[in-house]
Amino acid sequence: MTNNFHMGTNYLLKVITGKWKVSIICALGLRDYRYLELLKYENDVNHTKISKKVLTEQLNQLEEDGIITKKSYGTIPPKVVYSLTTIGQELAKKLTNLNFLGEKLAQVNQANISFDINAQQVKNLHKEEQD
Amino acid sequence: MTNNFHMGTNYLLKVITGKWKVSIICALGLRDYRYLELLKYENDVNHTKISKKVLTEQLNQLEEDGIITKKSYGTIPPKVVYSLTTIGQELAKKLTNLNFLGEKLAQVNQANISFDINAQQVKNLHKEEQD
DNA sequence: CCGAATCCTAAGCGATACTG
DNA sequence: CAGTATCGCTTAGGATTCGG
Repeated sequence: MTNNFHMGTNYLLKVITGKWKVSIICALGLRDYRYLELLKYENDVNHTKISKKVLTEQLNQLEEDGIITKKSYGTIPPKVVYSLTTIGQELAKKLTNLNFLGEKLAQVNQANISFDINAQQVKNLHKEEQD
Repeated sequence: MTNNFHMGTNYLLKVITGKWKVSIICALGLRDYRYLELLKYENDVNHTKISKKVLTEQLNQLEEDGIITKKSYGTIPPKVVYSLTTIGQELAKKLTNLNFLGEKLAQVNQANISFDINAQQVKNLHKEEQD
C-alpha cells in the first residue's frame, strides 16, 4: 500500500467536480434524457438557473471522462439522448449511496441542503406543486 | 421519495470540493497531523505545491463543516493537532471506498491519476525511495 | 510553529445572442 | 432542438510577506 491510496478518489472527484455534474449523473441514473429535457430537469429540481453553455460543457466533460454517452439521431429537428456508461452506472450507485451520509452531515450542521433555498422551502414548494 | 435524492450527495460534494480536501481527509484517516506536518505531507505525496494560505483555508472549512477538529496546546511555539470527527471518519472510509472505482476509471481513460506526473513516474519515484 | 493579510491570475459560471 | 460564440462577473488557488 502506497501513500497514494486516495489518488483514485481524487481523480474521481476531479471528474465529478462541476456545479451540475452530480445532479446530471443522478438524473441519468433514473432514466435517459434528451438535452432540453435535462436542462429543464436541472432548473426544475435545483430551483436555480443552469445556462445551456454550462450544461453543454459539463455534458461534454462527462462524456470525455467516460461517464456518459450521447446518441444523436440524425433527424431535423435534432434529437440527442444522453445515458450513463457502465462505469457511469456504477458511479451513480455509489453517489446515491453517499446521499445518506451527506444528509446526516447536513442535519448535524443544520446546513442548507438545497442549492439556494432551505429544505423547508423545498418542502413547501413540493406541497404547492401537489395542490 | 422526492426528486432531491441527490441533495445529500451534492451537499457532501460541496463540503469535500477543494483541491486538497480529499487528500487531507484521507491523510487524517490514517493518523492525526500537526499543521506543518500536514503541509509537508501534502506537498510530498502529491508532488506539487500547496501554499499555507490554501491549507489553512481548507482546514478551516473542513472544521466548519464538521469533518475535522483542531486541538491547540497553548504552548509557545504553538502546537496544533488536526483530527477527524466521528462523521469525518465515516467519510474517510467512504472516500477510500471510492478509490477503487476512481482507479478503474482512470485506467479506462488512460488518464493521469497523479496531480502533475503520471502513474509510472510515481512508481519509479517509489522505487527510488526504497533504494 | 501556526497562521493572517495582501496581491494576482486562471478558471468556473451565467446571460445573451446567434446558427444548422 | 441542440447546440456555439462572446462577454463579463465571481471565485479558487498560489506567491509572498508579516505577526504573535
